[in-house]
Amino acid sequence: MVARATQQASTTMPPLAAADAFRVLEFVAGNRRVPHSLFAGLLAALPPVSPHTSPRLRKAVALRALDAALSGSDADGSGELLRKARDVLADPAIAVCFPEHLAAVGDDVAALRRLVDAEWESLPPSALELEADRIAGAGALDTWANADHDKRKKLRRLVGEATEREILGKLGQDPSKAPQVDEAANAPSTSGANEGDRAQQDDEAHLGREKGEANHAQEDCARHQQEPVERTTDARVPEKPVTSAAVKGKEQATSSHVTGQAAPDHNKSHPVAGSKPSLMERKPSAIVYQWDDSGDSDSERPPHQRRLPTYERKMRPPPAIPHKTRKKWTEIQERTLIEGVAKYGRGNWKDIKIAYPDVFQDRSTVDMKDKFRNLGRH
DNA sequence: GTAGGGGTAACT
DNA sequence: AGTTACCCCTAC
Repeated sequence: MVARATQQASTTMPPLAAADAFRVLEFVAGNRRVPHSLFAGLLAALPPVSPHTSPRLRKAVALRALDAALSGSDADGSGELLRKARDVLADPAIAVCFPEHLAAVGDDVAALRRLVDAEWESLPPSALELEADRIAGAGALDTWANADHDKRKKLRRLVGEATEREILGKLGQDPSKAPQVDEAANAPSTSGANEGDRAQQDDEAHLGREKGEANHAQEDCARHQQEPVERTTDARVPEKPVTSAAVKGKEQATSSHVTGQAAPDHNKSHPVAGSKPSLMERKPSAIVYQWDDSGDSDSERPPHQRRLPTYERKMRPPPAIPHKTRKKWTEIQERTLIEGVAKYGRGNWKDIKIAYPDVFQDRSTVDMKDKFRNLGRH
């Protein structure tokens, strides 16, 4: 049992690939509220990535070096800060990020700080955020409209079914593109559906509150990086500066709740341990660490006087996971499936699917295999 | 990628 | 209660 759960955990959470490490680093590096020490720790902990692959990462690293150089006080007028800043800027790898600064700054530390502030504000969005935007934000309609069934299945895993319904609902004029959505929206209310709706409302109300907090906490921090996503998706994307999906206790580390699917006697109607959770939905065991921003905003302070925020540990209740909608096989689909088997042979589900893309657009090869099995049983 | 056993829940 | 669609797991 323990061995099985451990194996599952290891397959569920494989070591970070370099590409993923890069995405994490690139995202975190550009958040000025993440302390340099924390970023340095992350840099050390993750697989090595080249900072030269991303203007955002390169620039964020340079800005962090400048922040560090400018972090002291200039009260004594010794020019110490300026010298340190010039040392940093003397590094060709850093200078190349903002060549105009060398000439523009002169001896004015305050002007340099303003320029650094402006550079932080104008950092481009991270690849992670762009990708989130593509699958659940401003670019979602385009992405989903062009996705086949398998692709949508993967996208569903990422955004969750509630967001999927929302996106497909917006696409919704074409019933062949979003058939489940219409059905889900028009379905008569059963007790189960009411249950799900209520849970979902609770979750969304909760998310609404969280979003308010998040916006407050991040008022002056990379606003342009969040807005395109939140505008269109109601908070299915990262809205916190730092999130840690920490495992709460040793017993849970080896229990089925970690993966949410290993319990042999699991009940799929359960809001937590039911169908496979979306990667963007919060795990039951997730803990959120949020910057404590309860004091006065320090956005007006000069950067070197800004206080590094303290951590506040926050727990969230597990989210509701909506049920999947089912779609009856049409007679055409059944006939085409039989024809496909006659033509390509039983078991060549992939070929059959490719041969009749329109018919099997919303059927996976496993669906087809199961369906044919069911056809043969009756 | 697929087979097949086994399971759940929506639907009839 | 029976059927159907879909899912999970393991083995190959």
